[in-house]
Amino acid sequence: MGNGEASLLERLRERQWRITPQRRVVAEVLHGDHVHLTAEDVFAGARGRLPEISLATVYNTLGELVAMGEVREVRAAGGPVRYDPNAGSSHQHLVCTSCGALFDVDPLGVAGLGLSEGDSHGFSLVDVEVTFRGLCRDCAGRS
Amino acid sequence: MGNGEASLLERLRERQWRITPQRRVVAEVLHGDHVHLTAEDVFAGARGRLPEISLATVYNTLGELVAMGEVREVRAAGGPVRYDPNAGSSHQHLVCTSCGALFDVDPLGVAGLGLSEGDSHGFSLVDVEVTFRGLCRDCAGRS
DNA sequence: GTATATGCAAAGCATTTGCATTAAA
DNA sequence: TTTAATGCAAATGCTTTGCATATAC
Repeated sequence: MGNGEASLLERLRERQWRITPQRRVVAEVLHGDHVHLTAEDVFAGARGRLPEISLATVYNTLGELVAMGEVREVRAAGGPVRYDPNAGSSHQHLVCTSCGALFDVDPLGVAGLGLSEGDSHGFSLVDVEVTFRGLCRDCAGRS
Repeated sequence: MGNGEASLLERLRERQWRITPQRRVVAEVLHGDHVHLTAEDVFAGARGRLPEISLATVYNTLGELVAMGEVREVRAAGGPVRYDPNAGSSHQHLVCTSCGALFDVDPLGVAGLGLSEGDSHGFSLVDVEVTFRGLCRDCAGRS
């Protein structure tokens, strides 16, 4: 995993972000690879370290982390949003359309948009979706 | 567009789906390419043709169409789910992270996962996300 | 000292559901 | 005739917000 790179918390300090106990524990809970936690998960983890933290603060903090690009939202299936702290690395996901199970898959097997044996995690694939994100002409102009 | 292919409504008849006036108008509203309507949009369009249709029925119908694979859900940004009736063709989307504007982009420009000039619609791209969908081992077993 | 984050509780919105009624096949 | 879809309205679940209080810098 990302040893040798700055942790999320370190990156937040570099950004001169005001570090409160609440923000620190949220960043700590989000640490690691292959992390796809719901807000409720983060709340539970954060509470273990700081019992007085509120769910609203967790939501606020997650929203800010997403806005500053340190954390990514993953919206799969019908469930709640998952938060993925790997802002720099792979963003290829493997989602079960039935139970919502979610895996990272690292190297994009571009051969026919298939997946390598090792990355398929036993899934029977149904389709692939590619989403390009950015700012449209109007929004880029407005910034 | 899909001239020469069966319309959504025709495909539903082939599936021997019980065709009610409500289901028919929902299918009619969803007809076409580059269609990404919210449930509320579909409701508005359906009401124009059948004023007594209810929002609950629109949601139920959309959910069934998704479950049978005739319509795809597109969950971009924070807004409501969009429904895309092009179950067979391109599933590459271009989403504005600021205003939620959504375009189809047809051929996947795999060169460095960039987009061709013609497909970029003036966006300044930030990233690309690839999602593989299917059934995990457990769910595939259970079916 | 001051600007900003927090907690609480209430509001918001999209979506789902229970159940009696209605209608397709 | 029978099985399944509809409409209504209430409930649900996730997420956001207003505002007074507390706190990092």
